Amino acid sequence: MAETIRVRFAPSPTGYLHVGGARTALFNWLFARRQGGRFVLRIEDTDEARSTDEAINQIIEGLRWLGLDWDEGPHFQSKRLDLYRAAADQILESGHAYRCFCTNERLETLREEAKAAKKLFVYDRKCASLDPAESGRRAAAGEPHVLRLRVPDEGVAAVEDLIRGTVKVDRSQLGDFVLTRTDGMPTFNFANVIDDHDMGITHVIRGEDHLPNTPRHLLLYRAFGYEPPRFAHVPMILGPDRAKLSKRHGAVSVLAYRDEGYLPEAMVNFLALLGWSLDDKTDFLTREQLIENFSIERINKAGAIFNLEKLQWLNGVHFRALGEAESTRRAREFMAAHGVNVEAYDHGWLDKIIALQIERSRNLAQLQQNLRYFLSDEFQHDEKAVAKHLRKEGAAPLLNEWIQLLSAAPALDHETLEPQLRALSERLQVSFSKLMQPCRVALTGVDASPGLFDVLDALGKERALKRLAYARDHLCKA
RNA sequence: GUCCCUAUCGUCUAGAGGCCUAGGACACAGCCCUUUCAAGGCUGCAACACGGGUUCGAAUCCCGUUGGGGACGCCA
Repeated sequence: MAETIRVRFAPSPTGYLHVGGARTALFNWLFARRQGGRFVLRIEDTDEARSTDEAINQIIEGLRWLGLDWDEGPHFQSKRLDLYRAAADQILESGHAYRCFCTNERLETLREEAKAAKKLFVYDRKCASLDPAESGRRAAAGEPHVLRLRVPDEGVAAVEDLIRGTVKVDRSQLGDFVLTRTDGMPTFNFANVIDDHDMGITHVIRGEDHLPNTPRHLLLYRAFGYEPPRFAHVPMILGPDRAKLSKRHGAVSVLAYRDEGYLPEAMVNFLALLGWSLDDKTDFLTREQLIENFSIERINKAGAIFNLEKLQWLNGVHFRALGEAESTRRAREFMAAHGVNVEAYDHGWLDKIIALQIERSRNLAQLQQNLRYFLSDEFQHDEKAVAKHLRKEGAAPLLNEWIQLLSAAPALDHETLEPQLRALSERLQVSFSKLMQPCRVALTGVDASPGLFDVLDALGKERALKRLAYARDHLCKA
């Protein structure tokens, strides 16, 4: 019988869920779903000083928003300290680890020396040769110490990475790294390995920044006699300057994209394409298609720059794919959460104007912005548009023609108005476009909008006439 | 600095020795559609980092150089 695939996402709650972490989570999740495996969520909160509840909530909210549901957890490392303590005792007893009483000051000096000598810093093993009995006495007397792994200084450590192949590192440069800190808390390297084993993780899919740690982890697995999982180190997500994506590149929190009104479907699709591809022509993929087709073999090796423009495009594609009913529902939901009293408007009417603007908007925040002149009569007129179409000779008389025509019109729909406007265009010897633009600016304040007949229809006769009169009296050339 | 990873259009990528006069997508430009803007359609622009090998043949394999990234914490 084939083993059950078990993967995990193990963020440390020191900040929000950023897009790099989200992509790592996504790859794990896709792999689990594709393989019929289990996806475990583990919060690595052993750094008490930097971990916050706020961050935990943000991470969970981010995962929920993306629809990356986990099968187990969240497990908290801070609640599993007994396990690490037992493991620490065990590895100390076996002789694979030893207590180190070196002070931070001494280590700092060593580090500086290494830097001056232009060499990689590795701990000099001062405490490695300490007599176990003496070590035990000093510890019992309460002398602060850490636990270090005895790393063989001969030979090479080889990692078989599913994405990168064999990665070899000289053991001599690994150093006797720290397992537990002075305060007894496990380090990342230690807790991570203990937990992955304890939770039966079969595949560790994580960021490339962890690759240099992996030989250390392997050593730990060996010291405990544990079977190591398989590793896959996914490439980094980079900012436009090719450096690891960070705050200074702008929005890196996944929830920031939610708040801008990007669809989780689009975000998932976009993130999947950062370092993975299906073939030579497919860009649009639904969640289901992603699950159906995901494989570690098709993950790239090189880092990928986060390309906002492609996300915006994909967002549009996903919006259209949602269909009118669903996309308007999402838009209503978004606006309700962003200060619009949705209940104050007729639902049918609201859906109609949303439908008018949705394909002209890159995201829901922009959609809301584009809806402003429908939702309220208080809106700014764009100075440029006014200058170009209203504040010029003949604009006021033209608006008067509009006012007359609309006042007399039995309805403001396309069928009714178009023939009349064609006739007007003919009579005034003004091109259709030149006829429309001043009216558009008067009604919307801008020179780009949905079709004018749709705008008129949505606004209704009374509001339209008011706006035309206002424009004629206040915005046209005196 | 040391070690590790990496290298195809501006960007995301296809490409696992001949299918490559290198394909798709975003972006950009032009045209079409058109009441404006989007959307859509068509066209165009644009890349195998460099140098050596291996081979009848290399974007694909090997070596080196250069560029980029990462790690070097009692952070994760």
